[in-house]
This record gives sequence, structure tokens and C-alpha cells, in this order.
Amino acid sequence: MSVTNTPVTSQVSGPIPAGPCGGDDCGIRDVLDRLGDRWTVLVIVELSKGTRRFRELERAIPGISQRMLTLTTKRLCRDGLVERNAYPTIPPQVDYRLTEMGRSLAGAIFGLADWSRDNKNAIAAARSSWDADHPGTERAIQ
Amino acid sequence: MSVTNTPVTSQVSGPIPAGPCGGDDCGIRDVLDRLGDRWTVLVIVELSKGTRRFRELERAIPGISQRMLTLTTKRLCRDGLVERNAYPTIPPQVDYRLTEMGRSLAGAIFGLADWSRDNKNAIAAARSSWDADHPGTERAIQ
DNA sequence: CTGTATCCCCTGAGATACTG
DNA sequence: CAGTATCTCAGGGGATACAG
Repeated sequence: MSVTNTPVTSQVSGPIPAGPCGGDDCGIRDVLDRLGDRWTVLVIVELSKGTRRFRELERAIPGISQRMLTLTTKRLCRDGLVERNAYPTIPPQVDYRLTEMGRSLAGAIFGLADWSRDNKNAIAAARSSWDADHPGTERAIQ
Repeated sequence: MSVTNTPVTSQVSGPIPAGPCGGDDCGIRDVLDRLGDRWTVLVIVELSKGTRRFRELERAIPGISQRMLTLTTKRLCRDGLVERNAYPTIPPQVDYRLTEMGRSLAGAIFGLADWSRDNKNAIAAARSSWDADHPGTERAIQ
């Protein structure tokens, strides 16, 4: 009850300071800013299979909303990773494809995908082992 | 005008470097669930340089909070990507290092980092070009 | 079909304080 | 030093309605 003044929690959630940190961070933050959201990588992977229309992307990526698909494709176009072609037909038709740069990024992403496939089981095993040794804490760190 | 009516060169599945994953999403979601947050990749990159103590990680990764560093390292330990060693000294000393699996993940991440370095300028150029063609919309899609 | 415009909720994560 | 506990908040993103 004695707490009278409101805590001034000015959040200051800006960009990561990108400090010198002695060495280098490999410019990893740049990719992270681009690929860090929930949908971008999935769109790139789908487009790596070929040209796709808006609706095709939507169906191929379960759970994505119209809004997020629009935002994601637009960001990718802006970064020069995806090319958008609109045909003024009725009904309208728009398709998307990776640019050359986008395809090279897809290649790097596949490196991670391969790693994921190769290590999926090992991770699952590590998890259940950890969970067995640390009962009751699994939920807290999710 | 962004409606470039270029004929589609049906490339489909041609020149993408490493792609054994043909029909599905390659299990990309699994890596994304693990690497999708703000700090995990940065911790892995830092640990790829060698063993680090808690405080060393904190200093090496500007902006991370004690809470997030604890959470992140704990998650990485749980997944078997990082190994934690605590020495019962006073004051306590704990250090973290990548496991073999963690190092292989770091390798895949470096693939992305390399890509980022190589394409940073091209992306910046694409952006300003796009922004010039679409005045007033840059903010909406960030 | 291909988007835009709103509303709104949930989760990630920062600030702060405390412990062994 | 190496954490844990709690409060708080901003914004990412879902749902929905509307438009060309």
C-alpha cells in the first residue's frame, strides 16, 4: 500500500545496440531481422519450389493469415528477394517468384533445413532426457 | 510501375543449391521454433567462439537481459545444443559450451551469416529502390 | 482473386528486486 | 557471480469486414 508512485518503466525497445563486442557477430543480426518472424522463411521455402500465386501460397502455408501473407510478400519484394508480377485480368492474378538473390538465400536456408532433419531425433532425445532430470521445470522455460 | 509484365521463365526446380527436400516444408518449422526468438542465435554464435561464462555471454551480447540469457541458455541445454558446467566455488562459476550437435548447428548458421554479408548491400539497394517507387508505404510494412 | 483496414488479444521480453 | 521471481508493456499477428 505504501507504493505510491508509478514505476517509470520506459521500455526503450530499439534496435539491438550492435556493439563492437570485441569480435564480430558475423552480421547475423541482419539476417535475423529479415528471417526472424514467423512466416518469411516458410514463404521463401515454398517459393523455392517455383512460381506461386497468392492463393497457392496461402494454401501451401497452413495457418498463415491473408494479412501476414501480404505483409511478408511485400517485405520480400522490398528487399529484392521476391519478384511480383500482376496481370490485370479478371479476376486479378498475381504471382510471386524468388529473384536470383532470393534463390541464393533459399540455398542457405536449406542448410538449416538439412541440419534440422538430421538432428530432429537427437534433439527430441536430449529434451526428454533433460525433462526426466529436471521434473517440473519444462514448462517454465518454454 | 511495378507491374512488369515479364514473361515467366519456367525455372521451377533448377538452380537451388542444396535441396534434398522436394515436396514438403523440409521440417523448417522445427529449426524456426528453436532459432526464431531474439537471442538464441546470438548465444550460439558467441559460444561458437569458445567456452563462455554467464557474465561473459552477457557482456558479449549487448542488450540481452539476465532473464533472457538464463532462459536461452537453459533452452539450449535442454535441446542438447549447449553443455553447462558449474563449479561449486565462491563466487560460483558456470560456463557454457556448444556440444558437438551445437557446433554443427553453428555451421549451418554461419551459412546464413555468410549470405548476409555477401548480400547486405544488394538488399539495401533493393530497399531504397522500392521505397522510391512506393512512397509513403515503407512504414506500413515494417 | 488479391488485397486493405480495424480491432484486439496473447506472448516475448525488459525492468527491477531478491537469493545462495 | 549466477541465477530466480514478479510485474509490466509493446507489438506481432489472428479474426473479421470491406474493396477493386
